Amino acid sequence: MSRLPPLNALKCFETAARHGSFSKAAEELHVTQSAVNHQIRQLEHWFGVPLFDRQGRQTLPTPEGAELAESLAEAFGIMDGACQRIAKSDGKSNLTIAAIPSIATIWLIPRLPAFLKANPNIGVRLLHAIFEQPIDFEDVDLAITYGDWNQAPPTATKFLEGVSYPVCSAHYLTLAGPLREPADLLKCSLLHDFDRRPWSKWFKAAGTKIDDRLPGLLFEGFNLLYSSILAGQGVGLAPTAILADDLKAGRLVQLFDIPVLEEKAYFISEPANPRESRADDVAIFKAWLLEQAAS
Amino acid sequence: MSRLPPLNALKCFETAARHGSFSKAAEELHVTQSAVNHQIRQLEHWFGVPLFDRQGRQTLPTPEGAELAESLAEAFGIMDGACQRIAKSDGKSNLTIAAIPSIATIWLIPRLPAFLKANPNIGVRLLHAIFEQPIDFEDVDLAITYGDWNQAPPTATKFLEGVSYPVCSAHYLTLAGPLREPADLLKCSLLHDFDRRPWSKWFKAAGTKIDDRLPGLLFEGFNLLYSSILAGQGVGLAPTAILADDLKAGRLVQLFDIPVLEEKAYFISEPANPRESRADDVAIFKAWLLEQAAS
DNA sequence: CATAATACATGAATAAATTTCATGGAGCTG
DNA sequence: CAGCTCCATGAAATTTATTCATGTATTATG
Repeated sequence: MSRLPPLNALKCFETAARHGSFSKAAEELHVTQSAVNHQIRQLEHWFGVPLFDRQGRQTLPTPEGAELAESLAEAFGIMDGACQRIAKSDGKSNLTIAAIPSIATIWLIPRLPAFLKANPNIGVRLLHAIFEQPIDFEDVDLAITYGDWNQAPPTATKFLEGVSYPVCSAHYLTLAGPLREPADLLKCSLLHDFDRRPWSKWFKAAGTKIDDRLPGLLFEGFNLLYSSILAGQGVGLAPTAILADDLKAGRLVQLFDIPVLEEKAYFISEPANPRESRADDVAIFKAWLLEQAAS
Repeated sequence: MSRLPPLNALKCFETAARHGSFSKAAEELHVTQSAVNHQIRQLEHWFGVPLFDRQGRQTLPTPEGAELAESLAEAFGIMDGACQRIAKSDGKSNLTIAAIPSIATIWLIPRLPAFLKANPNIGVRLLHAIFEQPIDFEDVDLAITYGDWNQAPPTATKFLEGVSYPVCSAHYLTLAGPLREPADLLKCSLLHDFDRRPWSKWFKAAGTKIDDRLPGLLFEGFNLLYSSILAGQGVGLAPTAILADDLKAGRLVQLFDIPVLEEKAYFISEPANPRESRADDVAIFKAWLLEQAAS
């Protein structure tokens, strides 16, 4: 096979010819107009033949350019098809998202149908990330975890605040009577996630003296705590960010404006070596996540 | 169109898959094996799928790799065809060589048929370069000129020596009788090219006292001088390098081993901005010229 | 008809990708 | 097992691509 011109220049040219505009091509290729211009110039010089007619505002391919563009479109089409097939042939075609159970159940799953509807070409496979256990990024395109934001890797993207407040169901509040000051909570059923220290911290922050050991149910995992709160079994400490829907709907009520666990956050992690063939989909999903979190 | 992998990596891969060998691909692409390796690695990482099975000495495409390679071969084939057509569509498809008349007639034209036979895909168009007149490189891929080598541009390639010796036809030598020493030449018909100074210089170099003005025929151009020498009309000063065939065949005879015009040379010049679509052909032709000159 | 507005052109500076270099390791083969 | 031939790899060097900061030309527009 004989010598080919620089392939990137050909790609630039094909795009520009398709749009009949360097600027549009630049946009499609996510580069500046200047870059496209340089590439096409290089190509014209390579051939020694002008490929575009520049007549003022109009920029149309010359006959040679048009012919070349046509063939290139075909060639790149074949390439693209083949690459798509390979990228999807490994059975991992879907975006694989690892999320800790809490956010997966409470926040992500309810929102996911909207994403799938808006992006019908992207499939999503959802895995559970076990809390504080390293994620096998071999098979994961993006992970959503919870932890101390100060200790998160610099590549992580903060996503939702982890700051927690006392929360209970609206129904429980009517039963437990008015809760005017923090100390009133000592009369309530306290619900704990894994350990009792957050509640201790909270009472300390609230300036309420407490006994050494706080009473109340201890759950193994936030989802169980959440179910318990929802069921009206008591007051739990929970990140209000992921409960926005419940709070807005009035199912849950936040008690007092005294925060705890301010340093915690939900954040997005990405593999050190992402599969670049998924890069676009990952970027779309990530943008969607952040947008959802912001609204 | 969705995101494509790096195109150069695809080209590398296609070549490697076709050869079933990284080293062979490297050779075809005129790069090192290392470069091919890096590119293919990059591509495998991009897809997240291995494209080659490395089993010791064997390096064969995986099924995915084979499928991809097939499509890529087709795509690159289309590209290549299209680029060839464009490169040749400008009516300047032939290599355009500008040569000064002397070397064109005496040296190049006799050798050209062999080149064309050995390289049937390359057409050659031969132009005359006028002596000491700038060449219009817009339309010339390679020029062969004669001049002072010390003043040649640094990009020029020396090709044949321009050093000249007294030369006459074998027949003339028998007529003019034995020519034992330089002074004997003064009795001969001296033949000049453009001006009489070279002969003056020669006699000076030979240590022979001469009158102010030398007699003899003055030709406008080396080809005329050459014809005259061949016809046995006298002794001329000529670069023996381009007369190698005549000297070997015995038609011409070199007299004395006293050189003149040592600083002159025939050399190859190339355009500052070559048409890269011709680069391969130009390189082949240039290599052939140098090889012919050396033999 | 001046004035934005839009699109391509260009040179220098910067950033990124590719290639080489210099090795290492693994599998044949005589 | 020594010598070949391949592929693998990290760091350095080189080449290529891109941006930035402008410039020029043409087209709309009040």
